[in-house]
Amino acid sequence: MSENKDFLRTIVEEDLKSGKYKEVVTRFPPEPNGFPHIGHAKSICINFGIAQDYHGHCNLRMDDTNPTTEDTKYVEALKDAVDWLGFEWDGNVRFTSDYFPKLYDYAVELIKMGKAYVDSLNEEEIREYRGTVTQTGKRSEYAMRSIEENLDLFLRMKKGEFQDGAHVLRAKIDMSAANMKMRDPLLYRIRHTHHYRAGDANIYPMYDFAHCLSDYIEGITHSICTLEFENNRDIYDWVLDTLRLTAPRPYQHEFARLGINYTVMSKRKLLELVNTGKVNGWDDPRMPTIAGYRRRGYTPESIINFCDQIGIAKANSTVDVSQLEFCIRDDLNTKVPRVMCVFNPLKVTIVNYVGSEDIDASYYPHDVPKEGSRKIPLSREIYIERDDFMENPPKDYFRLTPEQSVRLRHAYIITCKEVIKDANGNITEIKAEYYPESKSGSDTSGIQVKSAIQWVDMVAAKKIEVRVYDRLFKDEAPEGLEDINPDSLEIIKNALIEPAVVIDKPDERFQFERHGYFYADPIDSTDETPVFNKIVGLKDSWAKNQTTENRHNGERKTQIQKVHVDGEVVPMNKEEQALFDKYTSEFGLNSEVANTLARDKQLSSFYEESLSVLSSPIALANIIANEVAREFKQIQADKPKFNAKQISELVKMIDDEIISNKIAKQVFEEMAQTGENPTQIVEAKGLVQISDPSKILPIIDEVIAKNPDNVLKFRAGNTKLLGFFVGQVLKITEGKANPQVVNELVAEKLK
RNA sequence: UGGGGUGUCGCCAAGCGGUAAGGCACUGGUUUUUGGUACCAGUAUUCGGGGGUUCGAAUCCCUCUACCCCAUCCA
Repeated sequence: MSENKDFLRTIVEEDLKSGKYKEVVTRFPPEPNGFPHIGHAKSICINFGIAQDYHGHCNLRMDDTNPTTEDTKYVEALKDAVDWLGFEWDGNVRFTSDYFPKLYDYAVELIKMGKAYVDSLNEEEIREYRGTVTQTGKRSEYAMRSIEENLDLFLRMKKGEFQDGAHVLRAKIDMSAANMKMRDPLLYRIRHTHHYRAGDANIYPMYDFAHCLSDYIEGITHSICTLEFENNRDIYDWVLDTLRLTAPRPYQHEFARLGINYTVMSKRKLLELVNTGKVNGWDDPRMPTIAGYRRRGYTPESIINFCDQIGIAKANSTVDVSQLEFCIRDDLNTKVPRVMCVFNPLKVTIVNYVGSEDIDASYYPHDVPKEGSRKIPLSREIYIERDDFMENPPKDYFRLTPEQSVRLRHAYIITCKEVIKDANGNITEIKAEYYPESKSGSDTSGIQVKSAIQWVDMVAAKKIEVRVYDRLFKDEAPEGLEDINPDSLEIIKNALIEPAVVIDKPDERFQFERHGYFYADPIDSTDETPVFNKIVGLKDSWAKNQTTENRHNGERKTQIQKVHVDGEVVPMNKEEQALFDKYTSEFGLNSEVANTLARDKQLSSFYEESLSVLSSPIALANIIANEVAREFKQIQADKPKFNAKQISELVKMIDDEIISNKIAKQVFEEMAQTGENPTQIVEAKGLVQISDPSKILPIIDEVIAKNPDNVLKFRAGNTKLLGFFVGQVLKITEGKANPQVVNELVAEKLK
């Protein structure tokens, strides 16, 4: 676990510490109506990860309350995904559909409490009655039904006596709630569709009813979901609280779902890609599905690492794909054998080479601590990559040219003697010579080359198919099919690879040196025609260099400037205006503070009351408009524990210089918590401020002695470090030192 | 438009009144028989804007603004 906890772990830790729960229990609750994608992976990592970190457990639950969309093939895919990522769910896989009988009983209980009713409005009427975000709704006339009638109707709904849509069960909450979700949410609907697991249940609970109770039934403590359920939290709490279930009960917490650029994540859009044949199924290596990444060659470790790196927060965000790419490179770098493969061959005849040999070569570079090697056959005729020869190279080109030698990786240095071209002027062959004494590992030639290139022996090389994948969309934030990248798949039918890869099969994943990481396709690859998927390329500063140079010649980035428009402030009413005028002219408050007080009835009356005790209008106004305002905001409609008189008392102590502003804030917080008198708090805690330089000076010396680097930095001109020193002194004195005095003394000392 | 959220470097993201963490990306340099890796160095005088409180504000208060979610018998 990293030292910086995310907000969820912070909550979990507090709940464990406070004894709210003995053990943390989380759950991953997908609906089995689609294939899991990397967004699910994030949720899996969060839920299972938290359970792991705090020694609790995590359930896997299929949230299968909708018979029209769900299927067992998806539950298998979901189980598979969790399993592949290496997590273990607690006990058996759970199904919300298994809880249908219990959920039914809870619903009956709500009806008996008069908190739920059978509504017989049709779909359209229900929508109308709900109102809009700005208009309140109105309750259905069916809400008047008696408990007995509701019970009877609900039972008959379950028995299948009614058509789809004839009735629904609704919670009786508040048709004028500002939160639209709370306008008598639907609890059950009739659906005569066969459920893949529950058979013909006739009625199905809605998410808002089933989810919270399923969590409760399983003893979940932290119900973690994505941001779009924030509005549903009120129902979650309402159901659990209304049923007065025995503690402890779960609480819902929301985080931002994962977005990655150059791809889409919604079920609908993913399905569209599959259905229109833009990709070859759900496991197409370009898909952001778990199956896709898996087939592409991504490792579970790399995905988990990625989820760790991106963190958990509440801000909607889109992570750069390069972060994911980094994770897979980083993982494979230390794991995978390096081999040589030529995609686009150019024949090289080494004219002075006679016979053949097998070169012994390690699978791993010097900086990867792994053992293993293979034989690479070499003879007179070989292939190199077409890109690795240039007749008229740009400067900084390190590879083979008529004037520049290169090393054949693991073998000899060669030099170009002749370039053979066809009638059209295309290069068809290079005649080269090698230096016999330059063999890799025993080089006595003394020749320096800038580069080593991959190659394969013409006769010994094996043919493979290589599928080179690029991002699926050309747009960073794709809208739909129109943004698709037409070149997201390039198939190289006749790439040539050194024979050991195909014959020995030392691994499933390889680095093809200087190309990238590749994975033997688990489905299409056969011994006759091996197929390799490109997982990710290597970082390539040469290629990058080339493209950025081109870009400089071309388009210029348009700078987007943020234009800031100020909105209009709502004008004050007459009464507020009168107060404002009085505060500014009579009491001498600045307009900002006066404004804050005048516009808030609660604050202004509190202010007036405190003024009647102590006539220190500015100091009182400041603390009330800031500290007191915050407290009122936090407790909302509750009664504050402190009163105006106590605030006056507190301000008096500041005015009399008994305490500093800093201490006052500390005292105020205590007051807000306990309602104690400020003088008592100050006495009990010994919070009287220290202004005597003879007491402060030794502490300053101590701080200076402990932080020699910062003293140097300060003297070098980093003046904001003054705050650091002051802070340290205040920390040591527990806030009691008079900050103004400390400031002066520190500045003096450091000069 | 009512309610609920969120704005900290190109992209993620810590931070909760006392020196603006970290990762990716980027830019130099060193090592290198992968233009890879590793290593070193550089990269936010400033936290959506404006005011206020404070000795001191990304953090507290006021206000404006942008974006996301909610009016499915989906989850």
